[in-house]
Formats: sequence, structure tokens, C-alpha cells
Amino acid sequence: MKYANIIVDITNENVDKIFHYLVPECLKDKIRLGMRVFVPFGYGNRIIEGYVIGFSDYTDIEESRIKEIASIPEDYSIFSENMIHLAKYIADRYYCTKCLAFQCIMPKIVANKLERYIYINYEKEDILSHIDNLMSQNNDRAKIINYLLKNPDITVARIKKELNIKDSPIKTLEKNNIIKIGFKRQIREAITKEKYIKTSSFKLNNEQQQALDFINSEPKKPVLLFGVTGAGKTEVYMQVIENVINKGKQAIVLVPEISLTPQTVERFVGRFGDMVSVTHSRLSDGQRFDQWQRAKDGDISIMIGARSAIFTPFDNLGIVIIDEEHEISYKSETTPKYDTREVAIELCKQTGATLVLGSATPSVDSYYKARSGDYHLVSIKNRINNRLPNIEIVDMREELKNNNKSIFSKDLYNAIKENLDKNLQTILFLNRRGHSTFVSCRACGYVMECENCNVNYTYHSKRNKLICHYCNSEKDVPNICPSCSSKYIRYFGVGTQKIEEEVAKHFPEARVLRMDIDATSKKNSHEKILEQFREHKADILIGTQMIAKGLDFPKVSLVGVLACDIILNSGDYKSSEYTFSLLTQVAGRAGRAEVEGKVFLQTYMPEHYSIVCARNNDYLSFYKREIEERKQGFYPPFSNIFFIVLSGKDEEKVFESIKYLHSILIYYNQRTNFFITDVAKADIYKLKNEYRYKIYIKAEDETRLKNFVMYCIKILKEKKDMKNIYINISLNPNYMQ
DNA sequence: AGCACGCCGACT
DNA sequence: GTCGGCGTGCTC
Repeated sequence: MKYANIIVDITNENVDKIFHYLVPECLKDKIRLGMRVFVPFGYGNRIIEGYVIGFSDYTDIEESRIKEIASIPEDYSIFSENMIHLAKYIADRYYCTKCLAFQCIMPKIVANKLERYIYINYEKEDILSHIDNLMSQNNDRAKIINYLLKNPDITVARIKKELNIKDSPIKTLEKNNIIKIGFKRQIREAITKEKYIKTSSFKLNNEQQQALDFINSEPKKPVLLFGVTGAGKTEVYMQVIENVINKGKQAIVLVPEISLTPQTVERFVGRFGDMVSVTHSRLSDGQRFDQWQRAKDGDISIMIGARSAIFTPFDNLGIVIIDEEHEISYKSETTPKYDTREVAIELCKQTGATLVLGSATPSVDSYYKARSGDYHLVSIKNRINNRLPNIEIVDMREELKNNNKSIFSKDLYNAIKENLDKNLQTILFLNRRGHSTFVSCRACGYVMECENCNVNYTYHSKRNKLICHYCNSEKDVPNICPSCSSKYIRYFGVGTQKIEEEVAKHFPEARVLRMDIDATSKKNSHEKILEQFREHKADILIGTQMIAKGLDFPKVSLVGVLACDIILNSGDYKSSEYTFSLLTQVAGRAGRAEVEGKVFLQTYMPEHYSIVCARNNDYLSFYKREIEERKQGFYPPFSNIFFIVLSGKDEEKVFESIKYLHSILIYYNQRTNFFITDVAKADIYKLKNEYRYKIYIKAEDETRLKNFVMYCIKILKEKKDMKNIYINISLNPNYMQ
């Protein structure tokens, strides 16, 4: 092992390769696979971080050019071979640099590099006259100073991106002592501990026991645990984990971020105590790092967390459980756009751990795999102690005919009234936040649109502002139409805030809580709202997605879904699947304990199979119909979809580039015959001031498809100037936008 | 990403 | 000529 093979920690395609470094004598017995190291890099031999991903005795590089590893960090942080393998898998499968893949598998605090901050050197004599001097010019240097005066706290990387400049002008300014560049680093925080009540194993029923026995037999293929809501999957998980722990192994439990409530954690901590740790986005980076370190040190054996918990560095992993496996949040929306389920399969293949995917409404993809034998299928069909709620579909077209223009159908209205009289609780679900989805002028039809995105502004009554849900920009509501100056500005489309108003109007006696992103922005407000509702300090809970998942309120006997069609009309090939699973989950909130539940599904498409099957609580019929649709449309799981979006501030250049890419794709497709769409504007054509065009390609063979696309993109980069054009590619994305 | 190098326009 | 801004190419 003369040379160490090193990935340098620079996120740039040009350096996304293996570099060889000599291992100095003094480090020979310390250096190990997976270690972070400091190495000299480039002309100036500046010291940067890198990761050792292997060793070799030979290299093609001229001996004289090879440098020595400078040092290793004090914390000796090491990634196991499994983790290195996972990073490579992610870089390869999701088309990102190896460096980004490494950053993805490690906690932020390790990844959190010393960032270079830029600031004006006020200590320099006559700095102000220098600045005045510069500001009168019209060059990059003036732009930088101007920006710094307005934004004093900014990194070098950020200012380069914001102003679209090279580092030459920054260098010159630094050389002339007008600016200085320095470092900052975040400070770690401590962990807060909470107390939990201890519980022990429940007796399992037959179906649960069979599921447990099967999983305990350590099947090599992933297990799809298909169990209706209330089937007691969590208890099975816990007994599976108990068995794994007894064998001296460790467990990872993944839950969707949104349902990672104290309630969920409580159940595991109550059973396993100190062995359990949690990681989620509401913890600070320092806290998350500590949990990662505890797993590495063997202080804990169970990690519960959202998707990134799959990268917990246990040394003898026994099981990975992915609960609510159909949740789209398991697929990352940011680079690397990994699918946690696929990563988990790879990890389990590598470590020999068992993989369990649990859901009451499995993703069509997973159920298909279970049917075709890629997964084992284990079903739990009976609910333990709660009955199915009585679900009714309400045809809103009929309501309109009967001159009911309110957002509540007659039946739902009466049911809410009755529920209030009986002192029972109600949940009203609407998958749309804000007050009104668009604001327009009645005189000329002008619709208020965000200046950065071609998206309608949503009106938020609580703050009396127009807010863009894509770039978060805000605007005051105009009194007169910006287009025709008329006074007839009106609000259309219904969001959760509007529902809150309507409830107050129709049921003034009811105590109401609202739960959505806007109501839960403050720390712990999420928990507070749920706690208040649980303690029956409110009669009606209004909310978005957030209230659909896994909440268990014994006194809720009525659930109203105000508009089932929102997702259904999203135009996505997965919209039926999303609708079915969301409706099933929301409906499951009613009648969890002693009271009988009632659910109303308000829709303009009462015959749609995703709604009808949700009413009948009939997953199989839904699946059979949906898989047929997928087959007809040549959609996953029958095909793989490669989604390409080109974006940039220069509208014309983006269009030209994607047209050119399209011609390359068509040209090489003569041999492959894949399904390639025309160039089209992305659903959100303008986003944060960048213009976006899309192409998608469908093919059965994923590897061939991938090689084809990557080859065409390589040619595009060679032939066209792609500066300031961003290429965004993803495989089988959640949304085809 | 960030360093050196080299091109090119402005100005003594 | 030469100074300084800015783009380009390379990094074990």
C-alpha cells in the first residue's frame, strides 16, 4: 500500500476522480480505509480534505507529480467499507460527484468545512475613498463592493454565485487590501434528554406472530409487510428489533420526517430505553453528529430517523425497517436524488441485514415487486381493536346543483354540527395551505403572479400578504389592479386559512386549531398543536398533509376531506396512487378507539377508482386497476423514466441548449428506439428567476437508458457552451415537473 | 473550488 | 509599452 486512493472534497466535476497520494512513513500504521485526510492540492499546495477510498501499489501518474498526505484529523473519523460502498453506489446510480455522495452519507458537522467569508477591510486607511472610487466604476469589482455593503455576512462561494463572477476580481480586491477573507465555523450544541414511560412486549395475534417469525428467519430478499392501518405493525417491528438486539446486532428504523413525532419515538424509547437514539431535521447539526458518533462508538443499537438515518454507521447491522414505505419523502428531492429504499436494499445486500418495508398502502412499485417475487409478501389483514370508519363519497357537483356553493357539503356540515353537539372531535383535511390560491382582478382578469416564478401568488390572510409558495417571496396585496387600475380585486381558490375562517363563520362555538407549514414554523409548535388537540382543548383540527400521517386521537370520530381532487388533477402519472394512499391514511384518523368513525370525501370525480377504492378500503382492487394503467401508459414499474431539466437565467440559451440536446438524443436514439418526448416548458417554467425546460425519456432497461442519456449529455457539454446552464437529471422522480 | 497564467483593452 | 481586469486550464 504505497499510495492512498483519495477523493478530494471539492464539489466539481473536473476533480471528481481518484487522486493518488504517497502515504508518509509516520502515517503508515495509522492510515485506514475510509479515513478523512488532509492533502496538499493544486499549484499552491493548499491543504484540503479528502477521503481514503482504497490503496494501491502502482500508479500511472509520473512519480514527480505525486505528493504526500499532509496529516490526518484528530478525531480519526472513519467510514466503514459498507459506507464507502454506499457512497460509490449513490454517486453512480444518482449521477452526482463522489464528493457529494460522501457528504451525503456523513453528518453535516463532519462535512461542515471551514467556509471562507468575505468582508470589507475597514481597517485599511482611506478605505472609504477607495470604495467611493470603485463604486463610480462599472465593473465586477464595483459590483462586489456594492453587494458587500448591502450583505455584510456572506461566503466567497455565495457571492460568486449571486453576482455570477469569477474569483479574479475577488483576488484583486484582496491583493489591494480592500477586502479580507476569513474563516468561520459553527459551534456544536448539546443534547436535550427527555423522559419516557417503560413498556414491555404485547402478546401478538396469529397474523402478527407469523409476520414476526418470518422476519426473524432472516430472509435474504426484502420483506413487504402489508398491514392495514391499526394492524399493529409497530409492535411487530419492536419484537423483531428485540430479536436482533439479542443477537448482538443493531437496527435502523426509518419513518417519514413528517410522522417522526415524539409519540413515535416514545414507543421505541419506552421499550428499549437508552439503546435508542433519534435523528431528524429538527435537531441541530451538532446533535445529529453526536447521535451518529454514538452509533459508531457502539453506545446505541437502534436508530430511528428520517431518510438520512439509513447512513447510520453501525458495525453489525441486523435489520432495516422502512415504515410507510410508500411515502414520497423517501426519495430525496435534492442532489444526490437517492431513493432510500434502493439504498437500503444495497446496504442490506452488503451487510446481510434483513430489510422490512411496511405499509398499509404499499407503493405500486413495491407491491409489483412483491408479486413478481423480488420481495417476500407478508400480509396482516385484521385490525386489532378498532373498526373501519364508515366512509362516504360526496359528489360536489350535486351540491352545486342544489345551490350549495359553500365548501362544506350538506352532509358534512350536518355531521360537524352533530359531532360538536356530542362533544366529539373533528379533523378537516385540505391539501393546500394559505387562504386563497390566487388573487385576480374581476374587471380585466389579471392574476397576481410572482415576479421570480411563473406561479400565482397565494394569499395569506393571517399575515395579509401575497406569498409565493415556490420562492417564498412576499408582496403586499394591491388595492387596485396593477393592470387596469380597477378596484375589483378578488380572492379565489381555497386554502387551510380560508377553511379556518369558514369554520368560524358556520360554527362560531367551535374551538379550532390549524396545522400546516405556516402554523408550525416556530420550534415545538408542531408538538404543541397536537398536544392541545389530544387534550381536547379544541374541537376541530384543520390541516394539510401534516395531519394525515399516523396521528392517533381517540376522540376523533369525524374526518372531512374537503377536496379529494387536488392531487388527482396534478397531471402526474402517480397522482392516483398518491390520492389513494392519502385518502386511506386520512380516513384512518377517524374512530381509532371507542367511538365509531365517519369520513366524508368531497369530490367532483366521485367515480374515480382511487376514490372509490379508498372508500371501500380495498387496496387490491386499486392496485389491479392502477397497474393496468401503468402498463398501458408504459410507466414504472414497466419502464424507467429519465427526467432531464435544463435551467438558467438566460431564457434563450436554455432553450437553445435543450433543443440541441434533444437533437442529440433523437440522433442516437435511431439505434436504441427509446420513448423521447419533445422539448417542453417545465410545469413551473420560471422558478426563482431561472427558466426551465424539460425532456423525459422512457425505456425498459434502466442501465441502457442511463448510459444513453449520460452519453448524450457528455456530447452536449463537449459541443455547446453550457456555462450558467444547469443540467438536472433524475431517475423515476416523484413528480414529473 | 481556487491557483497561475496569459490575453486584451485602457491609459501613462 | 505596461497595468490591471478577467477568462481558461489544471490540480495526484
